[in-house]
Amino acid sequence: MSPYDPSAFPPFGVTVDLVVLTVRRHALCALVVRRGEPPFQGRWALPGGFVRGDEDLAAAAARELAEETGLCAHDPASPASANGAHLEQLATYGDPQRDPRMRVVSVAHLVLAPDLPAPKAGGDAHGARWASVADLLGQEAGFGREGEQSGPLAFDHARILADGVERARSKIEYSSLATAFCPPEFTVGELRRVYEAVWGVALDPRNFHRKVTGTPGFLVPSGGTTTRQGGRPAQLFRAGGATVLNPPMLRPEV
Amino acid sequence: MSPYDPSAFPPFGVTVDLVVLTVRRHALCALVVRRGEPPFQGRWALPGGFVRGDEDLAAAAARELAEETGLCAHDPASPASANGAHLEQLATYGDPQRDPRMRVVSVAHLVLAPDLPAPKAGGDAHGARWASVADLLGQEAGFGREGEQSGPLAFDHARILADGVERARSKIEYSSLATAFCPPEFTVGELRRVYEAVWGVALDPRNFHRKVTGTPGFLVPSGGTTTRQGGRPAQLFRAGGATVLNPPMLRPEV
DNA sequence: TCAAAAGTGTTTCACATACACCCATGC
DNA sequence: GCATGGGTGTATGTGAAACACTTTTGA
Repeated sequence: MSPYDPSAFPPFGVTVDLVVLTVRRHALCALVVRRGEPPFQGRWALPGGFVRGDEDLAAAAARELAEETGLCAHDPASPASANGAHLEQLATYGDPQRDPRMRVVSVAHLVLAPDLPAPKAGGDAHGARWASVADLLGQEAGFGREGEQSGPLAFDHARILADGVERARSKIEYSSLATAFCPPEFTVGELRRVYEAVWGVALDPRNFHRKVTGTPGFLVPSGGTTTRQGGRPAQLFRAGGATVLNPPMLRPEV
Repeated sequence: MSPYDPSAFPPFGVTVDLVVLTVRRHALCALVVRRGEPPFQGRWALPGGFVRGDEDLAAAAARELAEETGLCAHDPASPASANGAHLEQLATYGDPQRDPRMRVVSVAHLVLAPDLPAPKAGGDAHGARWASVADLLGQEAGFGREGEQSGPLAFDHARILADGVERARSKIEYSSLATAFCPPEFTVGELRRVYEAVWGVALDPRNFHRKVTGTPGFLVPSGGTTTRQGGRPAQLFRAGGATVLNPPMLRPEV
């Protein structure tokens, strides 16, 4: 048999799942939707859906993202669009048992977005919310967390989320992707709090400031300043053209 | 419509394609097979084939690898096996037009293997060979290359190969993966020539030696020495347990 | 004796860390 | 004034780059 005999393939469903990350109130959060039907009815899951027959994988991910959040994906391959979030392919999950009903291969994508008002529960989702990644992954042996209890994510979505978080944690080391978590204009302190939330560490504000302002192309001053609640007004910046950071930001030892 | 309604999905074929890299005669080489039938009949392509209905993606990749080369994959997730090459998922390619006959989504995998005798042309392949990556990607405005002319790779395999090469180039910076290109016992010089071939640069032998022998867990001496054609005998090493290199090997500026 | 490759020592410079210190605002 | 966060200066340590130098073999 030829490796590409088109008549001899088993039937596969192909979906995209989205790991949409943002930083809210000093915590790394992911977008989850409530499943309205079995299997895993009532459980939280990553947003996603089937790839259409004439649709590229990245296009399917961008469409699902728009349906869930109204965000326009800012695919590095295609030109930028307004209010663009960063979107990239993450990995593909194809365990034969991952969906109890049929064989489904899911191409997971990673989206990094600035803090958004509230997820609109339109589209397929019966409910959507931002949930703390620490809660979702149970890395926190609950010392009296308020907030909704999540329960484990549906399907293999905990694994997918963990992979997406790890990708985000490592990519902000050597790229300027952390700015994707910020609004168009932001201060050095806001950017530092992004790093602190994603990595879960505290960084020295002085050294961080020198580092990011000294890396050419990372940040460009936008001219304005912000008035803040107590404290000296901070300079506002926009993301510069640089995409790769050399030398990288160093994540402190664990 | 539910995002997981199992009856509403369009038909997809799912394949795995393999970027199998090795270092031969100081050059980074990839395994390619000759296509025996249309489309792209007679052209070179990456080895690959359909995923079976009950098969995990990594298992399908390992099976194709064994069929083409006799190598046993050494999946980090599963226990090691003899003569193990490194295997990891690379990326997934799903452009609706990438296969002219039907909708095929290909989950590409990356394999790093030590220098092997010669590819066995068994399995599906009508012919198989190691080809220089520089030739395959046409990064070399041919100054009288002998050797077989390749022509462009079939499908979008040039893109997949380029992505795999870039992955390998960056991963050997911060991991001990370069040892996957070496036989079980090797010298520091051999390891250095791996880095030089993959990166296409020259490295200082003195600093390289200090760096790799000084990184704990990267190399462990196996006791023996090699006699070489002219030159002082070199100490033999095996790969140590470390998988991540800290601090990383630094790739010289381009 | 010479070529070739292995391995060591030393200098210099870039950069990360730590922390003292000043600046500009609200209360 | 004082708390709060923004921003600068400076010492110290680690490690990469460059390169002189020694070691050990084959021819």
